[in-house]
Amino acid sequence: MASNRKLTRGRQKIEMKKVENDDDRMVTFSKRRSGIYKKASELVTMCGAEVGVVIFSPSGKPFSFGHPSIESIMNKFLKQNGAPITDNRLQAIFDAHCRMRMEQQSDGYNELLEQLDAEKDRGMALKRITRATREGNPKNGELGWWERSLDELTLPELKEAASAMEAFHKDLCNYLNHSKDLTASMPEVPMPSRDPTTAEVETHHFGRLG
Amino acid sequence: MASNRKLTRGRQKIEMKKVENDDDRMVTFSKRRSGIYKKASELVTMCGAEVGVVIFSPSGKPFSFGHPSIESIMNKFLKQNGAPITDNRLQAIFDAHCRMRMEQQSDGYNELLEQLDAEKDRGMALKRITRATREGNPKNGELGWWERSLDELTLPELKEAASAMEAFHKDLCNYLNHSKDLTASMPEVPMPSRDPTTAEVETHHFGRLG
DNA sequence: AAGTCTATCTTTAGAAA
DNA sequence: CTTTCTAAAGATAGACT
Repeated sequence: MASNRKLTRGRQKIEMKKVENDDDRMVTFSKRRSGIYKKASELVTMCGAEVGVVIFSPSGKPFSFGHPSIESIMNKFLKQNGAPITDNRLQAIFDAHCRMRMEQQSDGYNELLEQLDAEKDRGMALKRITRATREGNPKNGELGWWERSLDELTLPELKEAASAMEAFHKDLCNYLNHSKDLTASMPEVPMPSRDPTTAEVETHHFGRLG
Repeated sequence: MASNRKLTRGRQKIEMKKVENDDDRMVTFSKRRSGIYKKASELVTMCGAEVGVVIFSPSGKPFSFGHPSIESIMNKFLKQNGAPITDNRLQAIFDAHCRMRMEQQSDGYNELLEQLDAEKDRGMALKRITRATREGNPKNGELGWWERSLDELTLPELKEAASAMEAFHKDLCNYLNHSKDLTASMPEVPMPSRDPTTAEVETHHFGRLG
């Protein structure tokens, strides 16, 4: 063959410094972010570790990967590192319950992908891994995490908890209903927690890849 | 040299599955954990991203990497994802609500009132508290203490709180009912609550929100 | 922003310390 | 649990879609 010209230059060695070109930097960010997710999921699979990764792009957009979920990882970590002394066990459980709930809101699609065996595709692998050991609603007769936590409370404590919660909820509803008039006249308050411009936030611990 | 035997077998291809051998798994964990840290720091350097990584080893030991710091990353992330109850304002209110309820039940209620009646400030406050809570809503146009506290929360926050509480209560009841069999064999325990309507714990239908 | 392709650079399995 | 060594597996820069 006269034409021995190589098709590509192959992977080039690069300096470890900031990529100055904007486009290149974005491409590098995307590729390496996926790379890290893959490494993280492999650590989960091979070692049975729990891993959470949070990344803010240069533009401030948040990305995350987590197994079993980024929330549970963060909870566990925050609890171990200088917990604000939550002597109230129920409160801790309820708090975690709220986070779990939040995490499951964006979770509706999960029912569709149950078992994916082909390991060829990176996306598929990630989906399977992140989904496999999800905590949350027990589907096979196993106890959910919060049930295991509740096991540590006595029956009277639990009944009291349920009762207290019911009462508080009632008061809460009362309050909401009675302040309807006031709030109705106010301009609709946007959810303080969600910025519309960044509403579409990639969350890889739910398994979506693209 | 007759012996061209290679010094090592080099990197071997491996299946992506749990490493069963305990020693190998620990080694793999160590190596790959540092690998992920390196990738993370490179993403920081090359792209100016902020990255946080939290890893729990198979034995439960926590590891983390973060730039600028794991704490700042977590704070930023939790803030953006609208912590529903993460902020402890509601927790404090609910906590106080529970304590108050307990005091009423144990008949220390009246004692407490008398006791605090002597104290100028908090005496009156507590009277209003208990009255407002017991009666559901204030009759003299005055806001109950908990309502004033709730005023500091936004409407969406409150609705989310109420919703979360309802869900948790439902789970709680489910759990209690489901574990009836187990608890049946235990000596009967008296209900801490004197309210007959809450003695039988069953999935209770909450009132709808306005 | 994300996928494809290839040549080449980087990571790491296995063994050992 | 961490690290070292070697050679092969795996990730990815650059160009293009």
